[in-house]
Amino acid sequence: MQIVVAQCAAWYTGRLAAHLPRATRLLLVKADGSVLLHADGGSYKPLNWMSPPCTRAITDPSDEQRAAGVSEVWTVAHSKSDDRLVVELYEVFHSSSHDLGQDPGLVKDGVEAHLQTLLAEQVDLLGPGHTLVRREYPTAIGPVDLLVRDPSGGTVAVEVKRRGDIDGVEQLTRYLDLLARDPHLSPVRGVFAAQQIRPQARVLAVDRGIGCLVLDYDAMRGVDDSSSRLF
Amino acid sequence: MQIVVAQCAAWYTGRLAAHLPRATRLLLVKADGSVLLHADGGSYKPLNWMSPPCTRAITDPSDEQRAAGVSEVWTVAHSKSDDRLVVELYEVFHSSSHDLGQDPGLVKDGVEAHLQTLLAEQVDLLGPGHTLVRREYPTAIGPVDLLVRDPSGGTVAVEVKRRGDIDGVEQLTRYLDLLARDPHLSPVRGVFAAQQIRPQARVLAVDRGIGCLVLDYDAMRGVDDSSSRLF
DNA sequence: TGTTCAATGTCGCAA
DNA sequence: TTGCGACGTTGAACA
Repeated sequence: MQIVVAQCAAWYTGRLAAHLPRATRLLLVKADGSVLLHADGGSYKPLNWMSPPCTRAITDPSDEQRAAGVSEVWTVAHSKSDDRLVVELYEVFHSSSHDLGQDPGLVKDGVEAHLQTLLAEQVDLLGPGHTLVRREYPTAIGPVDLLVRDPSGGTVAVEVKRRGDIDGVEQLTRYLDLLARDPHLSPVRGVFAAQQIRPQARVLAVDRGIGCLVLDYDAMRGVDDSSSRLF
Repeated sequence: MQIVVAQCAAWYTGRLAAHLPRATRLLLVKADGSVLLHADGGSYKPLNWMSPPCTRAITDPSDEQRAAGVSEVWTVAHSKSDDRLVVELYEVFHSSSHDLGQDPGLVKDGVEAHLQTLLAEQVDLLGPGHTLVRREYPTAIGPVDLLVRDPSGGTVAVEVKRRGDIDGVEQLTRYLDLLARDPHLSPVRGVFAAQQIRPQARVLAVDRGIGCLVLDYDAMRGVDDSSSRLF
């Protein structure tokens, strides 16, 4: 990876046309040839970039550019489209290269999926006498996390989240509207189950007659001792 | 901006839980405190990050960590949620700081909007005798870029793009399906207008009886000499 | 300030 | 390869 801090100006053409006025920025050239131009703030999104696969040509400035202070010109072209990024480098404050090697990559802990599995096994947490109909019960608008039969023969639709937020309640509400029309399932009620339920989400759920269940991940995992920490 | 190249391992918890095994990476700390961990490949998205507003605490390693080779521990906490990023630094290969200053930011050229305006003014490009009904003609599924009356009294729906791709043809098709049901407009035909029309998109358009019109931006801008280049 | 919607979205999975 | 949906989406426009 090449790391450069320099005054630069840039032009991008491709899906759109865009321009970066002259300013000091961080320029990164990754091993795959991709280029990122970062400002000293904002989010993780660069101001401008070229995604791989692409190639970079480094050329000397024209006389006009040289007169204006340009020391180097990068022309980065995408290999599979006609996207182009042209960077004029002025004063260079830092430049270094580093061999980082292959990255083992990010390991995501599938907590939500795990919570769903555990609750399916421990469906009594919804109350005694509940039995699982199925996980990922398919509907026209997507799968319901858990479909459960309660002791009185009614149906319970369960939405499982790591963090219970309003949009999760909305999602469950849509499922409930749909499921209620099915005479085989009726009556249908909803339960919103999460490790943590935000106050606003709880208020909304209660207002809609949806039950709230706070899940204790560690306790549930302790019951099923076959599961262990990912890392 | 602080630039660090180091062997590191990282843990994120927040919306999800994730882990980065020990490897050499680029670590960036921006002026607003945000942190990015980049590998030497992939796209512009970091492997892991913390968005502003956030604060970073740098601590000495525990005895156990020190024994394992950890030189420094960063704990980055988001200010408005309980998102956390913990980074263990092992060997540090590079570290430097640079004052980049405020960035003037990206200037986007609104070519698509401009193309639409120009074509609305030069609607004869669709053929002699065409008249504009209106731009951004509203429908239930979104606005049609241009609605035009042809010399025979029929309606033409025009979709304007900078780059004509398949999804643009699909979009226009949906509009046409909808507009065709309106007796006031019928018969309705479609024209796909773009600076550049991709072969696949052209094939699809022709197959569906949709006309293709390649727009010459410079020529159209030349006619309307009030407009000028942004940069 | 909160909400909605586009994005040079990116990314991962299944058909 | 391509289509589809989720994302620690991000970012801007708008109420």
